[in-house]
Amino acid sequence: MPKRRSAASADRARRAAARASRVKKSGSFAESYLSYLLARASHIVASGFHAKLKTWNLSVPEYRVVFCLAGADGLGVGDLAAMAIMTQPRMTKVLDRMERQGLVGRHSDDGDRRRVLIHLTAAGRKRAAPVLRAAKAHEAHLLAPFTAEERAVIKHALDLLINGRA
Amino acid sequence: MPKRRSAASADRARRAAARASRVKKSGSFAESYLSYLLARASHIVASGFHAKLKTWNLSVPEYRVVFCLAGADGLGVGDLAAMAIMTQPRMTKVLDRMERQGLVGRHSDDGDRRRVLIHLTAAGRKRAAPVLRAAKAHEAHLLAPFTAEERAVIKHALDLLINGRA
DNA sequence: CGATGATATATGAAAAAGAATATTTCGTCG
DNA sequence: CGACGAAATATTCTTTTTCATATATCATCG
Repeated sequence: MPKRRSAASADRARRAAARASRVKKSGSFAESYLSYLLARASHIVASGFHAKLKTWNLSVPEYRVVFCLAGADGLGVGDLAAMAIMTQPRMTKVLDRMERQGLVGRHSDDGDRRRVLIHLTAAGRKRAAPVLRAAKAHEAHLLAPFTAEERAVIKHALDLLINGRA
Repeated sequence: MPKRRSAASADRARRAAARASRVKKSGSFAESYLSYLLARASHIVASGFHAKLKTWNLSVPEYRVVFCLAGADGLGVGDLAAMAIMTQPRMTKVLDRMERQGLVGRHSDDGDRRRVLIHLTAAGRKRAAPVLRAAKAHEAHLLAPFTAEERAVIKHALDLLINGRA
């Protein structure tokens, strides 16, 4: 086996390739499944940004809350849970933690006193601002490699999956 | 307000619509983000099947393991974790539970004794068989409403997102 | 009005996941 | 050969999540 200057990094690459190959072997099987491809795509697209969230001391569920409230402040707990794709009890507890941090506030809905409306506090909006900017930048970064046509294909595909062909 | 026979179910529908509307209000915001759309699509596509998993007494991570091993038996723990989109320590614990249930076995890799190769036991394969058939059926069910062209669009979009435009 | 069933949120105990790190084996280089 | 850094898996401690259910309010109907 020839020794090269960068034997170590070459080896690292070889090992990564070996893992990719082992994973790939089943690729033809798993990758034919829509659920799997979507999970993989979702993970790839989100993981980069999720990694950056710790910079702002936000957990992923906390980010989701902030993200949802940024577009629709004053949602109820259940609505927020549905929008953030989590269960209601989990959302209640995420909100407990965020309330302790002073990021969100709870309001009783006057029209229906069972409902609890959630809003970002001033501190919450302040913490959210840079994160939301980063999210926008991440979005741009993700789409950068694609042509307008490709972007349209992607959006159309997701629209089909989410809203059906209606 | 007119009273009808199905006032109750009409009301239920009205409430669901109200929630959808509250959620929708922010739609124009959140739904412009690729990460969000992918997460939503992934959830929609997977949740139906995930709900059925309890029929077979399998958790979602257990299903993922079974699914991956079905296509590539004898993967290492790390490879399996990467393929199943979870961290290695989590995979180790999922495998602990599955080993206790007799679904999988651990083998030392003779070539590299750090690695632990995972394979389905006979019992595991038996438990897996109907689940994998159901997964296949679910896949067909998901794709049924779409034309061949639409399916191609979806696959192409996901391929772009996962493998880039290489 | 008052009972009854439904809906919205919260709670509590048990299970699972996360983060950091330990342990074992490898590969390389002196 | 032997030390040293890297890689694969396991473990430990803490936090989060899940599952089932409790509580409070609402809507309907007798």
